[in-house]
Amino acid sequence: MFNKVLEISDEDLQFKRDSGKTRKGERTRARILETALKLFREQGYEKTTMRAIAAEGGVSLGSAYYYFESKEHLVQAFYLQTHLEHLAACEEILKQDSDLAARLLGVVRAKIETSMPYHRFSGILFRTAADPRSPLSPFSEESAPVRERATALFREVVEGSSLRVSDDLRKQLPLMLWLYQMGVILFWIHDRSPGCARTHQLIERTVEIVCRLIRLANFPLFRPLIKSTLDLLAELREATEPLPEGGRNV
Amino acid sequence: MFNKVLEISDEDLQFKRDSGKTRKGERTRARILETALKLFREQGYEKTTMRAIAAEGGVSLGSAYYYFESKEHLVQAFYLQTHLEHLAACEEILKQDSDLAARLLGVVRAKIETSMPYHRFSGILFRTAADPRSPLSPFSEESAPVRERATALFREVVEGSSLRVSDDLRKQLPLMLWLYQMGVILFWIHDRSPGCARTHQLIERTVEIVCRLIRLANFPLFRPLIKSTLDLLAELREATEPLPEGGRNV
DNA sequence: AATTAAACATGAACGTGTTCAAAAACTAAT
DNA sequence: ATTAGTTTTTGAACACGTTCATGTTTAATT
Repeated sequence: MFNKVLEISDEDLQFKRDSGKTRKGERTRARILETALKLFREQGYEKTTMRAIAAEGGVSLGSAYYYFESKEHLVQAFYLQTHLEHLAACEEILKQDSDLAARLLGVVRAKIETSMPYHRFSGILFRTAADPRSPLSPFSEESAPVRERATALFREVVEGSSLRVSDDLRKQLPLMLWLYQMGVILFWIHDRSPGCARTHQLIERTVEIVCRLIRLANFPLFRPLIKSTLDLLAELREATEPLPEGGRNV
Repeated sequence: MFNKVLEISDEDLQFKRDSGKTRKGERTRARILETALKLFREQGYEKTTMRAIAAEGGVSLGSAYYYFESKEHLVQAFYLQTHLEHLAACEEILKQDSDLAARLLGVVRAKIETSMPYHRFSGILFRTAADPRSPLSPFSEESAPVRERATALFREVVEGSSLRVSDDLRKQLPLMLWLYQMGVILFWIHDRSPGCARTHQLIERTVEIVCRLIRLANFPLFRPLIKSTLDLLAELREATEPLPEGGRNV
């Protein structure tokens, strides 16, 4: 059930490298990451230097680079952490199953709220994410596991709801909702209103619109439009995720 | 008519600083920019150093920084250039007025085609664009003039067509189409298929979907949905573009 | 022509992310 | 205990974007 979504294995976290080799190394790595996140929170991304991270963490500059390929890879670790927090926050919401709108609202709200302490910092994250060559891009191959978990969360949002739609739409819906959430995040990053009130307003209203749209999809009038949209999305996926054909249809 | 859209004043280009003071300075600035774009095309953004630009342009490193605040500001100039090329390419297409789909298809296609020589390079552009603090962000105040021109182009797309929709939708449509184009660009940046064939395929199919959606907007069934969507968009605009006159609730 | 202030130009120097050869510490097998 | 091999650690060195104090030219004013 939900726990399946919540689970994050060690491999995903990339805390272990090969097998049971490292022990002290893990602790060192953790300390570096911890220090980095603390400094990022305190002084932002640009102001925090790799030298400062190393010094504060009690290691040499070289060691920091031994455990983290680059400064950006440190950011990726941060991203994963907030994702975990998001999942935790969603658990409560998704347990009490209600209609789709409430579930979606809760999940997207939770995403913003858990990211809130890092509002200033998230801009830089999004920046690197937009670069196709960066392994941090949400569309890159490296972040495929995270991407899959994110859509898995929205699959849970859809499946656990009392929504009645065609199977083909149901299958593509999680990805679409994830993309919708990305749009909200983009807005949030630019939101300078106090407490990001505007973003919360946006979420409330767009969630309603999205859900109304989904409900309308059942009308025969829309069917051809929905069909061609879903077909397109399916094709795009196949090209983006070149899995050895056969297995599961994603 | 169309020429109004095509026009780009010198102030927009920021080639002139104050009044008729500079003369030699303009030439120097132009030479630096020219050299930079050449090197960007030839070796990409990262590989091109400010030192190389200065050397190739026959000026000192300091001079390059005298005319351009940073390396990224050099990119902004590039962005403007492709925008001009895009406008030029659209002129032919928009002159022969046909239906909305053809016009939209032509404009978005032209955008991709004029940007094609800089495919590799455009990633970096998008990266900086995603950063809300960067003046290069399409949502920033600094790029308001460019943003307005871009939406103006899509206004021309809509107005010149034989489209029949309600006035409120007609008013918001240009911005929506511009956002749609941004989505296409995002896809294109990540597109690694030969000749970006996948992007062209995407454009063909999504343009059709978009136009079908617009046509459906006239059905009474959708009217409430359309209404709330348009209201939301209008409110968002008011907050983003703080005009002197107050009025609506935020 | 002399003066002056602004525009323009310079390159050394700074701080940064990153690399790398080599040293140190650790592990396992002899 | 010694050896050999691997993992971890180090800090100097590199290349880059950027800054800055200083020098030079230009154009208007006296």
